[in-house]
Amino acid sequence: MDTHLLRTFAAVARLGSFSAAAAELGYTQAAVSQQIAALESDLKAALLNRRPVTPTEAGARLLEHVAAILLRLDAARADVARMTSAPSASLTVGLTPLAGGSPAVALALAALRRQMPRAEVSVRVGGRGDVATGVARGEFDIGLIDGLTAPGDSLPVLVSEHASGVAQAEVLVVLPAGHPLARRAGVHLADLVDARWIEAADVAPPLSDVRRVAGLDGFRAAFRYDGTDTLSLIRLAATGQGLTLLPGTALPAAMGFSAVPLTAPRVLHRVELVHGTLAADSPAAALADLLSPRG
Amino acid sequence: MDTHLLRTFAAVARLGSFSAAAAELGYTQAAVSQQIAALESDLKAALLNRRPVTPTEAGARLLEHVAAILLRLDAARADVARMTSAPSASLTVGLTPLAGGSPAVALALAALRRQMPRAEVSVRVGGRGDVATGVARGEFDIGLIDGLTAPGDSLPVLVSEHASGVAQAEVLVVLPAGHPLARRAGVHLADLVDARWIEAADVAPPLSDVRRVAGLDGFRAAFRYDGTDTLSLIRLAATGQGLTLLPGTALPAAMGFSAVPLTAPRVLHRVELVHGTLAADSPAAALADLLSPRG
DNA sequence: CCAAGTTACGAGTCACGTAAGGATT
DNA sequence: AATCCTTACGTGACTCGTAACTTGG
Repeated sequence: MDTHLLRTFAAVARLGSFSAAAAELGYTQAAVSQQIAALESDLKAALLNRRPVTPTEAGARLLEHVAAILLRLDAARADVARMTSAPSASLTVGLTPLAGGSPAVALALAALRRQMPRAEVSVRVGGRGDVATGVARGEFDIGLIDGLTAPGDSLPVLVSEHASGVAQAEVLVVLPAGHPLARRAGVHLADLVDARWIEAADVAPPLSDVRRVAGLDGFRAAFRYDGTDTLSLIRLAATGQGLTLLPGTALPAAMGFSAVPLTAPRVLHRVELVHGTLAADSPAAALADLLSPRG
Repeated sequence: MDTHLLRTFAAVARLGSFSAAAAELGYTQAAVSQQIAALESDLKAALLNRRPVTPTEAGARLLEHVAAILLRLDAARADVARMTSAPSASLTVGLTPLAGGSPAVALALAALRRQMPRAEVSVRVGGRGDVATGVARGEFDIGLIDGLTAPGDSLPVLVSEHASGVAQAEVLVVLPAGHPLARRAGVHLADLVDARWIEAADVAPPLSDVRRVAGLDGFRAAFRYDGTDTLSLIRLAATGQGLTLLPGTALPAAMGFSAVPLTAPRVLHRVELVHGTLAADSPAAALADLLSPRG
């Protein structure tokens, strides 16, 4: 299970092709074939189906571990690099859209501006995976990731090393103004298993998370939104393209939609802070402190 | 950053010796020296001080990642093996002592006995690290690990893949019966920074966790208890060897000690369930379901 | 029949072991 | 002087590329 075997395996699985993976990694097809064969013989398990190339059940399981391992390798390299290079006075924050929408985050950024007015702060918004991997790789000093959790649980962040909860908010179902459910004081997630849902994985909680917290299958995507703009998503939901779940903090006052709290199961929208090693006296450390539960 | 370089680095750091690591891994000293040199040149950073051999700052950071990576490699192998081999009807549970003491766990085990009377269940008690790594390596189907957390946070478990909160309990400071603090209705952790503490890392929360949740240094160990027996630890605290923190659920009714709730910071004793892939209809899946927040 | 993965085989590289060379206590 | 790590060097194993082969749509 050498790292480059795992890297190759991940590339093949992602691209669904030995030759494409070979091209991406700068190998020949034959080399890739040999590497996969070596990995399969090491683990004594078929990892990929051929023609078409898809992961087997065992391969799919391995893939999850491999993603975490490769990310952590990047994180290790970035962390060591950070120890050796001079501490930076600038700060780059990675945000998921709804994490940025949280009042706690807005307040902390404002406080940081007051506390360290000379710090050069830049913010990048992206999907959950982008933020998590960006932090791991050291591209961001700090990441803020949102998601759905049971009360008391934390988010399944890819690189869990340094993570702490920053904010929690009630979850609401966004509906067109005239929707029959809009009159209700609260809805049960289980009643919406077979509804039309919008998959907007880079903004709202991905439907896989909804299934996870509900403990139910279903919640199939009838509509897919690939952008990262919250208002666009709300507009889609308001015009009846499908349902989506959003935290109360993300909803503007009036926009021609209704929002009904989710009453069961008890689920919270949660924003979590993730970061690697923080140099003392850096803007990143200051922001982390402002965002910490004690801060 | 090949896996065997990381493995060697971890061994050298753990043993504090190139030669000892070589002996353990079946290499010559020279090979180990070359591997460390290769790793250091790859990362362009000194990772180990020589004579005596100790990790540098960068090495220490790397070491944390390496531990996680190597563990995850084991976990990946175990997970794949589980997919290929036939599902087992037996169940092995790894427990930290205080996790086993939680009523929720006792009830779930009893319920499992009723639900699947024929299942062969075995339980092993060990320290947090042993349980976490045992689960990752597939030695345990399920692990139950306890620790100290802020409300809403989850435990920093090494392999976070599948983890969920199972039980929470108030934290108390255990004191000899006549202790001055024993009359108080509650104590602040900050007032106990300079007290005599017992380090009993395999039973009670390790003092490093206490420092973490308190956000303070101090809490130095005046006494070290290496066993895994809760009653022995309580006896030590009751006879004034030092302080320890225990969840209310672990304390017997009367044993010549006092216990005062911790009122600040708000901290909970938390039991967390960790597991790899669970085969459907296995005793492990049944127990996980019984222990899940919904179960 | 073509695209795509596998197998065979040779070549270059790389990592290990042996052995000699420092350095530190 | 002894212990322990480093460096030098030769050899063997391993992995990659080329090329021929096979299989599936």
